[in-house]
Amino acid sequence: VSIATVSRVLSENPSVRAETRDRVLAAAEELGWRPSSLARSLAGEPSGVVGLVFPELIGHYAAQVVLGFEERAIAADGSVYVLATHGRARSGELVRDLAARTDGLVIMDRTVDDALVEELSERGTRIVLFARPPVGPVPSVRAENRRASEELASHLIGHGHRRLAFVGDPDAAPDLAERWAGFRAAHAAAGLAPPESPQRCGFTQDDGYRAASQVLDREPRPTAVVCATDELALGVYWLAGDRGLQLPADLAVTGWDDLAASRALNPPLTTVHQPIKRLGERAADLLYGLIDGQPVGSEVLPSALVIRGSCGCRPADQRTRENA
Amino acid sequence: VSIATVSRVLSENPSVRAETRDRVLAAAEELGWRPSSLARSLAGEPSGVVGLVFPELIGHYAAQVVLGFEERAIAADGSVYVLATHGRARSGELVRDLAARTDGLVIMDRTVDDALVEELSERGTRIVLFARPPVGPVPSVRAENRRASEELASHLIGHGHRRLAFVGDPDAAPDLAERWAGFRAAHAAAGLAPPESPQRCGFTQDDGYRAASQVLDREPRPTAVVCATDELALGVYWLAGDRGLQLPADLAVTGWDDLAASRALNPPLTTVHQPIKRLGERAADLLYGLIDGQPVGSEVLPSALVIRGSCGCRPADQRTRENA
DNA sequence: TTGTATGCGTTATCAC
DNA sequence: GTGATAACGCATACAA
Repeated sequence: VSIATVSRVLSENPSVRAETRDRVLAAAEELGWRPSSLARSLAGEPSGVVGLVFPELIGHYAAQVVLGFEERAIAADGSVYVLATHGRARSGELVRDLAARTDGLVIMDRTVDDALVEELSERGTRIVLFARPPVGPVPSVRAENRRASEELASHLIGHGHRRLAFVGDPDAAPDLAERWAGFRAAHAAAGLAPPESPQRCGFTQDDGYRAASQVLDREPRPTAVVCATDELALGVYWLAGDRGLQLPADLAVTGWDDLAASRALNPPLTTVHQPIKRLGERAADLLYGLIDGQPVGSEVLPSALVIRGSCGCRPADQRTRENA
Repeated sequence: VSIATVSRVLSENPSVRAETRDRVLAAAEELGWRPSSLARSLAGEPSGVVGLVFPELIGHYAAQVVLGFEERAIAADGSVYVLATHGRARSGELVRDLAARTDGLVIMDRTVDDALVEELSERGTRIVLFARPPVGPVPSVRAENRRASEELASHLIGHGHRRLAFVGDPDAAPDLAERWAGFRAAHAAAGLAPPESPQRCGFTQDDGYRAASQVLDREPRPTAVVCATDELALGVYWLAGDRGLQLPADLAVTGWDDLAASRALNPPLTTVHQPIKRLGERAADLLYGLIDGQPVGSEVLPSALVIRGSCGCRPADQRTRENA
C-alpha cells in the first residue's frame, strides 16, 4: 500500500486512480481502519460538530431550542454536542474545551460572560449568542420580551388591577430582566407605582407554588400575579387550588411560553407565545452561516400575547382545544 | 523561556524549579496561551469529557437522566456532551466521532446497534448502555419493566376489566417492549387472550390523543387503556374529555413514569414510578468507574406501582397533594 | 498520479 | 532541573 495517498482518498481528491482508491478502501475495510477526527481537527480541518451551551437541559424551552437547532443541523449533515453548565465555577474551562473540539458554539443567556465571549471570538471561535444581546461583533438570536411584557401588564391594569406581583428572578436571565422591565414600564405608563421588587424564585412548578405563597401573604394582597414562565404559573394554579381561590375572580394569573398544557388549564392561561423552536432554527442558520464565512446579523423574533381566561377575559376559545 | 518544560508545568510535575514554573506561568498569562485539549487527546491523555447518546432530548425522562448524570459529572469535575441521534442513518458516524472526542459513552436504548457497540468497545471506548440489556461485556443500567407491567395489567384485570388496550410502540425501545411483554403475561396468567397488537404511536400527548381515538373505535370497545408513558395517558385524558367519557367509570387509564402533573389530574393517574434520575446517577457511577479501571456490573433498578384513581381505585391520597 | 517532508500541540523518553 | 526528540494521526505543499 501507500502512505499519504490515503488522505486523498478520504478527501475524495479526484487525482487518485480508481484502482488505487479501491485498493486503499479495501485495505481500510480489512483492517477496520477509521480516520481519526481528532487528528483531523488538530490539522485544522472542520469537524462538522457544533456545540450548544445551556445552563441546564430541563423543561420545554431548552428542549424546543435544541429541537429547532438540530433540525437544521441534520439538514447540514452536522453533529451537535449539548453542554449544560449548571452554573459551575469551572464552566469557563468547559466551554473553552468545547470550543476547541467543535466548529462553532451557540451560547445561551448568561452561561458565558462577555469577557470570555470576546476572547473566544477573537481566537476564531464562531459564536452565536442566544436569548441575550449581542456582544461587540458577535451576533445573537432572541425573542422580543420587553414590549410584550409591557402589553401584558397593561392589559391586566386595563382589567382594573392595581396591585400586580411579578414572580421570577430578573437576574436569572436577560429575557427575564426584560420582562420585569416591561412590567415596570406598564406601571409607569399608567401612572402606577410598581412593586419594589419581584418575587424571586427558580424555574420549577414548586418554585412557583412557594413564590405564590409568599406573594399572597403580602399586605395588601396583590390581585394579579404575572409569572415569568408558564411553569411558574402552574405552581400558582396549584396554590390557588389549595387556598380555595377562584381564578381569575380572586386572582388573575399570567404566564410566558404558551406550553401545550397551558390552554388545557381551568381557566386557560393567558400567556405570551414566543417562537422557541424557530429561535433554535435561526441560531443554527446564523452559526452555519458564520462557519461558511457569510456575514450574519443579530435577530429579534416577535412574541405575541395569547389572551385566554386567566387574566379575567372570557374569549370564545376558552373551553375548546385550539389546535383540535 | 524553554520548550517542553511547559508540559511539566501544566502536568504539575514536581521536578520543576519554582522560579521556572512561575516564569512559564507568567509568560502564558501574558500571551494568553492555553494548552490544546485536542492535542492532549491526540497524545492519548484523557479529556475529562464523556458523551451521552440519546435518541432525542424531549420530555421529562431525558431531562431527568441527564440531570442525574450531570450531578455525578460535576462531582467528578467532568464535562458532559449530549448528542441526539434523531434516528439518523448517519448516526453511527456521529457516535464514532463522539467516542473519539471523549473518554467514554453512555448509549441510550436503540440509538446504537449491537455491532457498533461491540466494535467501539473492542477499540477501547468505555461504554455504559442505558435502558437496554447488556451487550457481551458492556454493562448496562436500566429499570425493571416487565414485572411491574404485569402487576399493573393484573391489577386492572382484578378490577374486572376484560378488554384492555396497550398504547405505545414496543419496537420503539427495549423498555416499551418489556412493558408490552408484561402486559401480555398478565393476560396469560389470567387465562385471557391479550389484544393481538398494541396501538403503536409516538411519544407526545398528541400521539396519545390520536391513539386513544383509534383504540376507542375498536369493536368491542376496550374498557381500560394501558399507556406506555404518562405523556400518552395525558392524551387519553384529553380525548376522554372530548368524548364526554367519565374516568375511570367509562374508561380506566394507566401511565408510566409518574410525572409531577400526573397526580394532579382528575382522576389522579395510576402509573409506575421508575427512579429516572437515579438511573442517570448510576450510569455515571458505572462509566466513571470504567474510566478509572474498576470492574463494574450491570444494574436493574426497581420500579414501583403507584395506584391512584384512574384505574378504578379510590385511595385516600386521591384529592390531596402527595408531596405538599 | 503518487511519494516525501513538514506542521498541528501535546506527552513521554531519553540525554545532559 | 531542563532541553532535544520521537510519537499521536492527519492534511498539504512540493517533488518526483
